[in-house]
Amino acid sequence: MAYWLFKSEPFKFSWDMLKATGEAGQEWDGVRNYAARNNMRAMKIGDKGFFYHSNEGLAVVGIAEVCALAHHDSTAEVPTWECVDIRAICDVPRPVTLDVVKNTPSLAEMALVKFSRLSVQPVTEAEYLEVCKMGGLEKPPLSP
DNA sequence: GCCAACGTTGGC
DNA sequence: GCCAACGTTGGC
Repeated sequence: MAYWLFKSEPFKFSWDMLKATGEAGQEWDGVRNYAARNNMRAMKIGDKGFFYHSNEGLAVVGIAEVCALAHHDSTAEVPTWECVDIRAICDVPRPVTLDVVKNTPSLAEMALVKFSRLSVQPVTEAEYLEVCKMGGLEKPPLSP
């Protein structure tokens, strides 16, 4: 049981764009960072993750799930880079902003705050549940 | 294997 | 648009 956070600049690939891909989801390609790749390698089918808008928005706006295990990143010319596929599960009714995360003691240790440049991050179950609660999700979708 | 230089990310 | 943080590269 694991939870994650996927960061994206909305003007490059937004939450709405992920939703538009529907059930099939989207290859989370373009990641060229070993820590982020290793996080994706550790993901299992059905793992849930936050979709976070960086640069503009600065908030957790949705919940996605892993729908394909790590495989070769089709945009990479070398076999080094792998990625998972994710698909949208539901909106976060009240997006949880970075500012709020920073000012919530129970969330102050989140990777989002401590390792702000990591594009694919682990999230603890406690953090996941707390962010869902603050975001107005009555029944957060859980990882298997 | 160290470390300086450099490039990129991302918040402000 | 600036700048701090940090990952990567490359010379030694």
